[in-house]
Amino acid sequence: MTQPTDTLSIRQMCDAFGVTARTLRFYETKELLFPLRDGTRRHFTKQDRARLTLILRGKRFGFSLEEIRQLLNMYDRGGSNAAQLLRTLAIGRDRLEQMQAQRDELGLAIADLQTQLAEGQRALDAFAQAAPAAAV
Amino acid sequence: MTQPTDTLSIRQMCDAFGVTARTLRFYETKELLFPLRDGTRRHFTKQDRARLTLILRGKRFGFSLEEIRQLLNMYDRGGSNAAQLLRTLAIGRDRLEQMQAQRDELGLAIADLQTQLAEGQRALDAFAQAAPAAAV
DNA sequence: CGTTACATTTACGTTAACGTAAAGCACGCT
DNA sequence: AGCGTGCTTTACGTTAACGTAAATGTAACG
Repeated sequence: MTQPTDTLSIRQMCDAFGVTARTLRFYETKELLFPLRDGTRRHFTKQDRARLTLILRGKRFGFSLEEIRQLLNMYDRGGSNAAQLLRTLAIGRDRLEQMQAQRDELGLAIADLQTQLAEGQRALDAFAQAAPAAAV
Repeated sequence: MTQPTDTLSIRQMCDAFGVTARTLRFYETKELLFPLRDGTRRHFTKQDRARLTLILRGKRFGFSLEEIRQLLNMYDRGGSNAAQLLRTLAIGRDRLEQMQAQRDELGLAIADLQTQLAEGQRALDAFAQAAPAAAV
């Protein structure tokens, strides 16, 4: 019978997810989380935990908090609604394209930088050739 | 004999490099550029143009302006100095590693997102299967 | 009752790379 | 003189996602 209350204190949340208390409070002001209150104390429910999981995943995907908020709203207001799901998918695909474009650009920049480094190395080699290291 | 002065006005620089005047002035305050002065007017020399080229390239590589400044300083203070070149190469290699790590992470995030999208699509398909589109 | 531990709210601070507005020279044309 | 154009400096504004400090509350421990 494990269900003492099934809510976590702010500190427990921090430990469980590796975020700071400031972050959790900040997310609450941004309407990303809606912990229950016992007087002034926050109690994070299972739902909050699920949302936070999605939030952190979204961040890994490079979504902004505002985008994540909208996605979460769509998600639990009409999770079973096909139209909503379709829109969610569209947003996700857009983000995917952006990420792929970004990765491609990064690939180009990496190639360029490698070229530059190779040139630098070549110059260094030539220098060493012309002026061999003096024995100290 | 083309050498009327061989310097560009701020506007000409903007047009030539696709940056704003604000950016050029900003770079000057950051000691990245050192245009000559005719009274108060700026005159960008060939050297400034060369530096700006390097600055923009550095930005493409993801270097911060401060990093770029240091690299430029090393570059024209001891372009022929092997020790300096070595340090420059080391910095470049560090940045390269960062970029590669970033690209790898991006690759992972992309793969994850693709998985999520595929799942979403699957759910949508199942939904369509269960509730075929009503003719309107 | 004093201290310790953990919580709360409020609100200013941080960072990078400029944007943008305000106000004013200096020059050339009419 | 007046006007338009281009340039100048100064300085506050912007954005995201929190960090950090200050002042306060409250509950349990000893």
